[in-house]
Amino acid sequence: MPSGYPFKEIEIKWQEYWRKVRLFNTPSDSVRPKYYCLEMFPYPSGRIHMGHVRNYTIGDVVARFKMMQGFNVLHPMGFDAFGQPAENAAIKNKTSPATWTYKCIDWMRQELKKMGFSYDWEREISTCSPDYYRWNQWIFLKMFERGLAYKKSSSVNWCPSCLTTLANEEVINGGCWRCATAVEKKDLEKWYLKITEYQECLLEDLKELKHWPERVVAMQENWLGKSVGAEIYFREKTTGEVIPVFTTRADTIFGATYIVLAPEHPMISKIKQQISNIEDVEKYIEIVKKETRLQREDVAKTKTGIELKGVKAINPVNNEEVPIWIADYVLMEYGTGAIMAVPTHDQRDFLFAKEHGLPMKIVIEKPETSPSTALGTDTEQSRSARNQKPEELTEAYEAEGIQVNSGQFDGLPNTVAKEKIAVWMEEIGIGKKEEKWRLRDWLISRQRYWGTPIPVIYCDKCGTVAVPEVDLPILLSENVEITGKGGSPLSRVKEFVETKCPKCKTKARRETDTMATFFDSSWYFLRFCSPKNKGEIFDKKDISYWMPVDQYIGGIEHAVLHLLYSRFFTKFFKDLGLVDFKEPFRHLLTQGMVLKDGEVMSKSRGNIVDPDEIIKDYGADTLRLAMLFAAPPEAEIDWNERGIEGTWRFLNRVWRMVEEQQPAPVKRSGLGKPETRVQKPEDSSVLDLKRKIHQTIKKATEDIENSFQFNTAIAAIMELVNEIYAQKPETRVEKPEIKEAIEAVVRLLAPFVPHMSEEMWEKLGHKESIF
RNA sequence: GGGCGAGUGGUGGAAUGGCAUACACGCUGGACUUAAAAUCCAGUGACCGCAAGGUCGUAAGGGUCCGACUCCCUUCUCGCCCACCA
Repeated sequence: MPSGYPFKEIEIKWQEYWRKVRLFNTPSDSVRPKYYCLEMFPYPSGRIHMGHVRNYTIGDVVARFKMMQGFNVLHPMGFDAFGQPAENAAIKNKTSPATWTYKCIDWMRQELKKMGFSYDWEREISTCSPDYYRWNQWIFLKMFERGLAYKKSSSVNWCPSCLTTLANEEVINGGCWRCATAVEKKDLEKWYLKITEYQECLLEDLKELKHWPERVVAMQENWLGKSVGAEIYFREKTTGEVIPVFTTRADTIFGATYIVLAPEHPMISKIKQQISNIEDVEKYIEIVKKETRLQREDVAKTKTGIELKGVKAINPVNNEEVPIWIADYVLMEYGTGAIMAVPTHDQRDFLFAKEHGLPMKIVIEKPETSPSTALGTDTEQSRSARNQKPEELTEAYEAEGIQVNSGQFDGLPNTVAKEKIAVWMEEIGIGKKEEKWRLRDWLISRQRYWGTPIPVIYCDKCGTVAVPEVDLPILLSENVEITGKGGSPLSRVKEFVETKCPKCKTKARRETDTMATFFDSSWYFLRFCSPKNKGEIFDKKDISYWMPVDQYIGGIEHAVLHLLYSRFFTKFFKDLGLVDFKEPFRHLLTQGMVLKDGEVMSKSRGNIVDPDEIIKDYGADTLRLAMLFAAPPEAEIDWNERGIEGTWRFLNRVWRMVEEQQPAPVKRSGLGKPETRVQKPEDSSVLDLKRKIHQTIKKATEDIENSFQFNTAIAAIMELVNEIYAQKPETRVEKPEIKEAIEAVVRLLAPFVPHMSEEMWEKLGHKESIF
């Protein structure tokens, strides 16, 4: 351990002081302007890691900085405490998820306190507490009342390792977000939240999020996936069954030479009798079913498929008969699960048609681009030069052009025809303008124990019945055997399952699935505003004072999941009249990851840097400052111990500089006589120093406030310290400008290294907290 | 395939049209010390030069401008997100 300033005593002293004077306990009724600074709350794993240190240090600097500027700052902390790791730990350690979780919360709270973060611990919440999750159940009931929570049977994502269903957002590259196991498909009847009801405003309101990172907005846009086009009704020739297809290229409809259905398409069983090669078709469907999601969605592989022989589809715009195929590259989940194929103007269709020898027809021609014909003359030669035969094509022509072979639309630019054809089809009833979204409703049922019970009862007579509000909370049973096998653990708890129907009072069963934990975190930022409210989910007064969150800080991994769900909940609350704003988070900062040797820190890699060790050897202040000095907050940091040493050296340099100063009598700012200083003849180095003080204050303030450039703010403070040291040693104590400079350094450093700054502030003769 | 971002010394990184490389790390030399640690001082983009000084230099190429790391065009490389999305 290096020798230097006594950080240990100092950190304990000031943490104790802050607690005693309740410096960070924030009243809601202040007349000062408010500032709500929030960092994404952690899952209580027990120990904090470097990612937490970074996230929470950034937040703490912002919170303390705003505090020093005079804002009434809400800076709360809590625990996202439900979730599967607790169940796994319970099995492993032969304890209960609750016991394990609460122990972890205690450890974690201790660790966070050791970092000196300015949290209002009186507002702490844990999502696994009945005081919290009863409001999950309440929200669910409100959604159920409005048809926004509903049960349906559908093909769902299933993680065979976690033994539970997953939301689409929780499937990352075809694997489970927790364990990366390849996700399977299962047909199950489960609970959904109708997030699609809000898709339009979830997209529209992204425009208002001017202070969100562009890439997060882009990721949400991608995820919502709005796509404008047309639905076109093909018909099967003999049965007359209508097969709607979705396309964004209605302009190419005259070039549709076959259609392709997803192998799961319900039409297949409807026209089964007419399919002459049904055995082969069924064999093919079986093969596709066995493919994992990842295999099926591999873009690089050759597209497989099989023609449905004996049936034909009629293209409604020209009544041409075209073959019907099924292929694994057409997905049932998107659009109508059926496409029209235009090989000449879609590269995928082109490759598929080449592979299987399917016909092609050109319906869009390259526009004339040579300067002479741009004026209006289009020669025979240039036309024929452009006029390729389909069989000569080496790839699909996907760019803009002029309609050909398209009946009354010939000669129109395709961009115009796209709209006209859609309108025309709608008029004569063979299609309509349509938009499709990628977003699916949110599957929230989890076949796990450690989560919020879904407040629903199944009665043989009355069907699915919502638990009445007065019966909330539906408590999680405590005596549950967690085995990790055999479906929802609650289903094996007789006293939980068996109940009475709230309507007819006869024997009924409770729903035994629990809610996805992302439900819990979709509104916790609202609960922080009135964390102790027993009678209501939150106090409207508190909400209207504190919300929206002024600054939200967290990892990019939540760009879609948590941030999208939170926006959805906020919009739902607005519709309920509980809040009067559309978006919950005004500014968003997504901090970069903390790596070690270019890799994510993990147990299996054995490259974990333990913040505790650094706190023990150098103190929390050094760790905090080193983390922020290493890089701007959005960038990745490859953690290097050397950064710690340099920061430690710097802080000791500052410490010695303060120790040199004799404690001066307390002078209140504003009561001094600045003019006496000005009148004194001054040497140029003093003038330079005064200039430097104010340049530094300006630079550091702007860097923190405008762009979160903590690294350059710190660099500016370092420069000022260097400047002070450049003064002659014998004059350092006498000159009032030196004291002024040192006080500026201490105050500027305070948000970064709060313990040490408080101590130095005291040494400089101040009786009150620097904050 | 679509979208977002990045590319600057040995290293982390500064500079958003005006002295390229702030600040820090590392390294080299020096002071202090019996010695080490700590601390302090000096130097540190490359090349030429004893020096003064000069030449080159921000992924590559081109352009705009009195002036470009910064703006525009072309290309390359890397990272992230979405993706047989019809």
